[in-house]
Amino acid sequence: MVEEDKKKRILEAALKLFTEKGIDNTSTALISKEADVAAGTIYLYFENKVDLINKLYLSIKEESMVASFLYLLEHSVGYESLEKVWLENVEWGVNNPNKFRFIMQFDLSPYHTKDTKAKTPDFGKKWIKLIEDGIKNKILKDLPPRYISEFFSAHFIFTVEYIIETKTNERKIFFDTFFNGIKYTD
Amino acid sequence: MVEEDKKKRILEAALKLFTEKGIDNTSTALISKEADVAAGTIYLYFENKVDLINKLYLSIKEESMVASFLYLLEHSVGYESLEKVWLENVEWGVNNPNKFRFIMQFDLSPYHTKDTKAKTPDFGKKWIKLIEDGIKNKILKDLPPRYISEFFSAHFIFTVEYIIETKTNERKIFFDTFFNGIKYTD
Amino acid sequence: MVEEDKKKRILEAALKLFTEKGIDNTSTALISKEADVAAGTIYLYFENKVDLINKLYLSIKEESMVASFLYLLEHSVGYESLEKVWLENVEWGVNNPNKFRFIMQFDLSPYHTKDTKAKTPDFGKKWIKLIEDGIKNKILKDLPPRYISEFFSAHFIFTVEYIIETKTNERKIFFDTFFNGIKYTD
Amino acid sequence: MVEEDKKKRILEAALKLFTEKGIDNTSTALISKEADVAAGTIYLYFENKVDLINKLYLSIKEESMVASFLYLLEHSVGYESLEKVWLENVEWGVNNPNKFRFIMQFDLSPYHTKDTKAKTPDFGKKWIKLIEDGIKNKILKDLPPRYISEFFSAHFIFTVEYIIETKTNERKIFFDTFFNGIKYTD
DNA sequence: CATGAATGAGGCTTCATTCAT
DNA sequence: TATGAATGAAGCCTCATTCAT
Repeated sequence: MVEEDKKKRILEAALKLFTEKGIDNTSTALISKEADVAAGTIYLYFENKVDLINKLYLSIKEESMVASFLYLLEHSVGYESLEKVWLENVEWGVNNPNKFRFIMQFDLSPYHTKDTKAKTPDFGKKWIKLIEDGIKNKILKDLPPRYISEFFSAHFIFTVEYIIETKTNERKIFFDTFFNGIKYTD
Repeated sequence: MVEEDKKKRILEAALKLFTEKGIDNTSTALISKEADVAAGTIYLYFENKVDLINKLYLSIKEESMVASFLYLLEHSVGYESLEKVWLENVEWGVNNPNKFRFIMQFDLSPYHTKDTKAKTPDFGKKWIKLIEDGIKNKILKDLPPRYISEFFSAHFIFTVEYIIETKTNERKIFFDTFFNGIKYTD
Repeated sequence: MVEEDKKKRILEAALKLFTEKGIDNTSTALISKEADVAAGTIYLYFENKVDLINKLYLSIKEESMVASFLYLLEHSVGYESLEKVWLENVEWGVNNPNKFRFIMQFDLSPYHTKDTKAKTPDFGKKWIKLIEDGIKNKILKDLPPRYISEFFSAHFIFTVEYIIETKTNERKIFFDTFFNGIKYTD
Repeated sequence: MVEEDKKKRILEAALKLFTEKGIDNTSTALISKEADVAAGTIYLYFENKVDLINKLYLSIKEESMVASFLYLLEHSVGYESLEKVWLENVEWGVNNPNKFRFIMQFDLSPYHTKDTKAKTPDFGKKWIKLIEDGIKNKILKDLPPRYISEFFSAHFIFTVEYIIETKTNERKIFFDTFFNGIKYTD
């Protein structure tokens, strides 16, 4: 209880500082201060700074993906199912701006190596398969499935950032700007 | 071995390393080695590392923006004009992947300060105005202009990255996935 | 190897090297070697090199001034009181040649800023007042008080240096060469 | 003519900057700028920075000493002759504050090595001899001749500094504070 | 003689990591 | 487990000096 508490505090401190100042501008000393823990304590729970960064990333990544995607994987791609997943993810991002932004920062950083990617739950292939089915079933336009998949991510990310900054309550109209671009038309 | 040659080599070395390893993981010593120049030579052309980063950014930013945007500012928003600008920018990004990626990295980094922003040509307000006109003229859907502006950027960035990685020759169909999402419909 | 031990060793090493080689010709690396401490350890106890220099100065300055001057400030200027203060200060200087010489070096250096001066106990005005009284009371010759004050310092400093180098045991006759120059005469 | 001009300008620039900023805070680059000369030009006239410092010192030292002391060496020590030498030296110092202060700075610095001392015109022994004669002839008090010699210097230096700062026109009364301290008395 | 771009050793400082307590 | 003083490699930068022109 006490022990796990410290690990948690370290991760929270790191998350806060990483989003505020950037990963490379955050020293382990600062993290330990923010977590109210001794400098050496970090190394009881993490092998080194990179390990801390990675573990933080993986834990957040998992939290952000699992719930909503599991749903999708059990259904087929359609307006309703896609929208549901998109909405849930957006809601999570808007409610967890630090986590969301850290993920973004990490994904674009040199810390995002093959090693990290390998450890991330990979719904990729299943996801691509669903999109392919959507195309066959004339739900989605005949575009490269990978393009649709990445467009989904890009649009989702930018929308979350937009909502965080503008504090707007709109949601569905934003989803439509995405879906109208990829939906099947004669 | 001619004068400006060294400055150019330093900028090129920095660009290469920044995109490969990240700005903060690239030491000035490494840059000087890659540029085949002495450590101190960097400081003949730049005040310090941050100045080098900024000058690199500003030179690339200018190169990337001016040409195509100037065109847009002299026209109104429509399928053709938007597509033209989008295509030109995408082409530039695809042909200059390191420059493109460095700009992305920089824009999200702590190096992107008010100071740097002030020095970048800012078409923001004009751009928003054009979008507003597009909405009034029933070219574009009635969405927040800022949303459309940022969607344009996000879609553009992701598409460039997608094309670089997949080496596809497709272009217009990707633009359409964006335009279909924001075009006016009854 | 005990805590404050290292700080003390750093200060002692710095004092030794500063007087031997000059402040600017003494690198922090050399100080750490002389103190048998790692390079980074200096920064555990001091913010930077200037802070180390200042703290060294202030600690020595305090040690050198307070005791004897406090006595003077509680008495009036006369042969006996002046001599007592002069003798005590000379004795301190002769017994602490490195400290003495460091103070001299510092006082003439660019490190002696308003900031440092502000932190030094300043008996200046009181001291001038005492001299003015001495003149009124026909103890001292009618010379500018500031001249007397600075003559006192200059003579004192040179005498200490002289005694250190010649190892003479004389004291009072040296004080007299000063006092005879400024004492009241009809 | 042109060439010697540059050497002179370098020495003048160095003198100015050394007194303003201290020897160690003055880079050769700055000297060359102040002298309006290329960086490399300094090395046509001086072997290195230390050589420049030494040559500057020796030239000023000579200028300051020779004239007046030659007079003294041809006379015997007495109130008039001492006063004359003292006054002339003081006048030189007051009129050449930069030169005067540079000499002071140098004398206390690590640049003042045995080597430099050896190259300075040395009137020391003659000077001591004169003082010894003065003592024998009951002009001066029976103090160590070296003490008198150094007291003369110390008092002279401090007086020049005092006059420069206070801009006073007084002179003789200051000399008397020195002479009264060392003159013969029953 | 004169130039000034170029060099690279060396100075100050930070910070991830270790280890005795 | 937990601490935090200590370490020292490595980063950024300055500057005395050189050398091709």
